Amino acid sequence: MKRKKGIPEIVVERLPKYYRYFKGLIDKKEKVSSREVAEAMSTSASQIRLDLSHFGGFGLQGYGYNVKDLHDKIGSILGADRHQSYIIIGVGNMGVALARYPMFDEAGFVLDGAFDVDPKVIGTEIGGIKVSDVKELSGYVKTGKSCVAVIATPAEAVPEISDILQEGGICGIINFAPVDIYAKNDLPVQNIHLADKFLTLSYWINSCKSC
Amino acid sequence: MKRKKGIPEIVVERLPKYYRYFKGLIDKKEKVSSREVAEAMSTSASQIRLDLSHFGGFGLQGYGYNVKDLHDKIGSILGADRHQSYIIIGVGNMGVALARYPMFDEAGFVLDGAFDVDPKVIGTEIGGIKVSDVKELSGYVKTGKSCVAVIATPAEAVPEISDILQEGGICGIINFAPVDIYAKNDLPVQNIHLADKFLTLSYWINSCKSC
DNA sequence: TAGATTGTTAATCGATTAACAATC
DNA sequence: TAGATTGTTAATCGATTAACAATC
Repeated sequence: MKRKKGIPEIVVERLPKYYRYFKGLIDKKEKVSSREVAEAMSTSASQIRLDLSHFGGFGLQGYGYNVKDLHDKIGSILGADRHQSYIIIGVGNMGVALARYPMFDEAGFVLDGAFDVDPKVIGTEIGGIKVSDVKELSGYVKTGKSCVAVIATPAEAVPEISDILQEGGICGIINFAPVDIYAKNDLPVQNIHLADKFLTLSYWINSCKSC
Repeated sequence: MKRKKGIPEIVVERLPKYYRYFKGLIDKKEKVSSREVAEAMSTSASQIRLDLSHFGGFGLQGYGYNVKDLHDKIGSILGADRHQSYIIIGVGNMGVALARYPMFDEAGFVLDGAFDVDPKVIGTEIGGIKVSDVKELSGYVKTGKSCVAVIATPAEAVPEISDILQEGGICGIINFAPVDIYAKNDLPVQNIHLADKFLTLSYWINSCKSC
């Protein structure tokens, strides 16, 4: 998932964290220095300044950064200030939770469709959206109404779903199934493997007495 | 979250991915070479070999790696082969989905408690576990019955919950609330911010025509 | 044995940190 | 003006890749 000017992927991945931090600061402070930001996020002031400088000069020498201004600018860079329509494929426990997760609204994501294979689920409503048969997925995607697809199906379903989405011309995929999707044509994909996080934690915990 | 010998954190974070890959391969192949693994995961054979060599010589020159053997060894390193008791704090949409997420079972995590503030939720059952009042959390944690706590509360509740957990002597925290927890005393913490992943994707999507 | 493939060391690449001139 | 703090370049650090001797 590399592209766009010379901005390192790792810097882009830190932007949402900055965005969250500045959002929480808007009502509390007018300005912040890179040193203050660094302290709050356990990192270095150099990193804050270098990261932000990739997108232009947001600060002012001798003053720091204006909180509201920076929040808005990062939001705009991330595209949090515009609406993006998305669909959910797989309306199980995780799919339902994701459909109702309020944070996605705040990021500008609006649910427009939901798909499942289970006849018992098809036709029910989730987040104000009626669940469709996954057979209709291909047709829907080709209409271009939604730009992001969230996959919350079992692992087995992923290859087929992934093909349908890519052929249909989706603009981005967030995959919660425990299989990695390596997309063609530089299509942006976020593979989120929750069980992996548990296992990593399990490794670090090995030395804990009470476990 | 740095500790344990000289193994880089970034290497540990890749282990669960290897573990997943080898698990899927057990029934299909007896051996693999680092080159094959690298191809399947879009990385380099050097990285596979160097990563694995941190934990000892798992391979055999001229042969490669035995799939079953490697799977078991990585599982053991990660602690996936033993049971770890965990609790969930915050039984909302996300908490419920996590309690039912089958992948956690596979990683050896067993739910032993659930806590919430909402009187309507307290007393109900989730994953075979009765939801307790969060007031009882402190007392429960101090019994040492569970080693991991999963936080799925709103952001506001996090500082207090986090303090209770750390004082009570929990061994690890997985935090799904949209605030970072920086724990004291090297306590392992996984901060998982789903909305951040959406925002990062949103950035990469900016150039997509149909959005 | 000859071919294959590991484990490991050295070379390269990229990311983080330190330093400081520019300037508000 | 003097003090503060940015933006940026240079120095350091760490991670990835390449190369190859060891050996199955």
